[in-house]
Amino acid sequence: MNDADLLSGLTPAQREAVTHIDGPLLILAGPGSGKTRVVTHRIAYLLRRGVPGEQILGLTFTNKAAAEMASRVEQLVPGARVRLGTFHRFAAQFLRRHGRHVGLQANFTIYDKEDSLKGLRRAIAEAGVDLMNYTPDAVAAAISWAKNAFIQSHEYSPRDGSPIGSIVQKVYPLYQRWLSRSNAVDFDDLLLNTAVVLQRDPELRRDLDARHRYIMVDEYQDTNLVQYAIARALSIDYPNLAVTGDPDQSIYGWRGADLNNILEFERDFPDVRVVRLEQNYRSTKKILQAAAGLIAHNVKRKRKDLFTLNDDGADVRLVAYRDQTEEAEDVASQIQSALREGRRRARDFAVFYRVNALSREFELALRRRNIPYQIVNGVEFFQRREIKDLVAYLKFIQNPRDEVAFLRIVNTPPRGIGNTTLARVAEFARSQGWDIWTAAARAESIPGVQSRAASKLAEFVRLIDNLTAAASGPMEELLGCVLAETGYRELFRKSSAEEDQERLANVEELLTYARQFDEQHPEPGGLDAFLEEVSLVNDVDAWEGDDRVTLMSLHASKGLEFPVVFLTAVEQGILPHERSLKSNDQMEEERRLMFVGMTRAMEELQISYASMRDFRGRRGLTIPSPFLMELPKNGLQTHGRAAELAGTAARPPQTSDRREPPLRRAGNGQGPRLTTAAALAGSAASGPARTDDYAQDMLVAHPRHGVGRIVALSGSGENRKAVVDFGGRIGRVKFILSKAGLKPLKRSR
DNA sequence: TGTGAGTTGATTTTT
DNA sequence: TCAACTCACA
Repeated sequence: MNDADLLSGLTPAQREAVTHIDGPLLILAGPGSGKTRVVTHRIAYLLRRGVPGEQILGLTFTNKAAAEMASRVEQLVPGARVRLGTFHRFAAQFLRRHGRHVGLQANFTIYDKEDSLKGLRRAIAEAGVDLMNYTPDAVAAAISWAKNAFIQSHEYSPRDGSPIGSIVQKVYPLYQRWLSRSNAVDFDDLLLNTAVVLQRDPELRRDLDARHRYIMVDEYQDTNLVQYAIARALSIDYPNLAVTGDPDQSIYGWRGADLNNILEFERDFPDVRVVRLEQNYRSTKKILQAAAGLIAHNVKRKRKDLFTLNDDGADVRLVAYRDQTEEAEDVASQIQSALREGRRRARDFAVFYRVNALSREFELALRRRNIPYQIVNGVEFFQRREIKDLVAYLKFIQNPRDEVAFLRIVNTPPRGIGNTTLARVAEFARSQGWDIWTAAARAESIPGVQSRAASKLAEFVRLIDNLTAAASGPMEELLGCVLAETGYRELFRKSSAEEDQERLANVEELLTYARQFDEQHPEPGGLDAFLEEVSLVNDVDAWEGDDRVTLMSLHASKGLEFPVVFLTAVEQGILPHERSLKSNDQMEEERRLMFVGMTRAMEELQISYASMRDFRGRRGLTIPSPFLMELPKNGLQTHGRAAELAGTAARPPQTSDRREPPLRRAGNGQGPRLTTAAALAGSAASGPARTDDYAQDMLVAHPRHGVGRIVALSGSGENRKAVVDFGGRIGRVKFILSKAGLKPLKRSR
């Protein structure tokens, strides 16, 4: 392919983005504007211009996006050695090499939410704190927020009077110590540790910056502070940072995504080139208008004028159903008619809902009609118990300090090692400062451990040693050994329970997965790579291209498109979610979520709600989502009681005969959010920071030097100055705050 | 130590 | 509603 081919068929705006080579680039890409095409063509263009593939690093948010990008680059430039992956994967690989700076051995384990919660529970117990009415989950969320805000355990300090803050202050360090004992990290640590290493080791940072001269960040609106710091650290000497994103599609604020990263990109990089992709190639005019009309109600955004040259298309349908059964039945029967008449294929349809728990009714309705469907991200494959058990064996073989894996497998299947024994071993381990495996291997000398239990433990130790011997072989073989030697397979074989048969089928699927992995990784020593894959992938990429109806959450729908979309359960408390009702920012995020869902539709869009819904085992009347009133009346076709809504824009939906479903735990409002919202600075989206926005110890970002910490402040007003420590070679630099363009990253307290 | 019943309690989105 | 956790009993 030559230059002309690469650029042909691109609009002037797209071409401008594709041919941009050096310097920062911000691509504001509306939905369906050909963003992926632009990004992949730009990569091809860079390669064409002689940029070595190894110098190009593309960071995405999801595996799906990375894979999509990789395959399209491969089509354009076969064999190109461009590095494309998720932030988390990049971080994991980075830490395998450089984790010792933060006390990690190369074989560290990545804990998922369930795993890390076990450690957190332990830390809570160890700290002996009273959780009051908070759940461990809430504590986990608060710690996660802190990590996303670049606050390490020794830096954390609670806001005055924040009850959960003081819990976190005690628990967070213990939790980190526990992780460290297990030679493990959680998801947030992957990113945080990477950012910390890059900050601590300027030479390494420089080296990486030089190695990755062209950085691209996809879905930039979803990056959090730590991801920002990483991207930033790699773009100082070679500021060829190209980011793509759309503030209107930011739906991960709850995970610490900081919309300001994109809203203020132009301030961070004053000489940035900004390209707006506003032409939509996906949807009909009516769909796009409806979506644009909705999102116009958001305040925090960069205005874009979306347009399309596509047909008007059919009206967007707004339908009110009696209850969720009628909703699901009608959706399914519409699909059925279209299939029968040969107008559509099953794969043309998608059903979206805000929460996964709502999928069931649609499953039933589709199943009744024998319509094939696929649920994306339902019960995640790698979260199933039997899969986690087997993977735990592998994890433990790889990292014998992994406490979660140890406790999971030591008595699975049952081999006579009970809680009492384990408690004694664990206690002894703690008193000696050993990890639990070391203690288990010396069980016979631990006081209080029965000799019978000790010999069982010795047997277990032998078992693991045997398995370790197979660790360098292919993964399928290793898993086969685990199944055979642990007696795990027998466990299912013996049983005729349907549940166990299903488990066995899942195990077989894992073996298939392993075989495919082996084919792609013929070189020995695949265990590390295999586990990394398993830890960072949430689902087996399923049946791409199968002719099925797709059911999925709104979040999962981002980046996809379907000819026909059903957007369901658009009700107060569901979309917007009840937990988001209290804050404007969260309401705007819910609105963006709906916007994302609507803009997935190419030709037909139906939005629906039910007047009555069974949810969480309870039946209740519902209130239509306020978002429905914000849809422009023009091009909207209403059905049933939905007619009442049309054209009543801005009138609150409540009428006296409807009652709001009771809010759960209404008194628990001051959760982690308050604490951390205060910890994050710069919530004002507009205007530069004022000089008294800066504080001692605050992290700040400088356009050239990257991220540093304020060590001293002096002067006042226009003349207020700050000494910032960037670490390493740059060291301390003094700035006049009103002139320096330092971006506050967080408050220290 | 292992199992099963009973109870509790918690329900968003994902790497 | 449903899964996870506790506790009592074999």
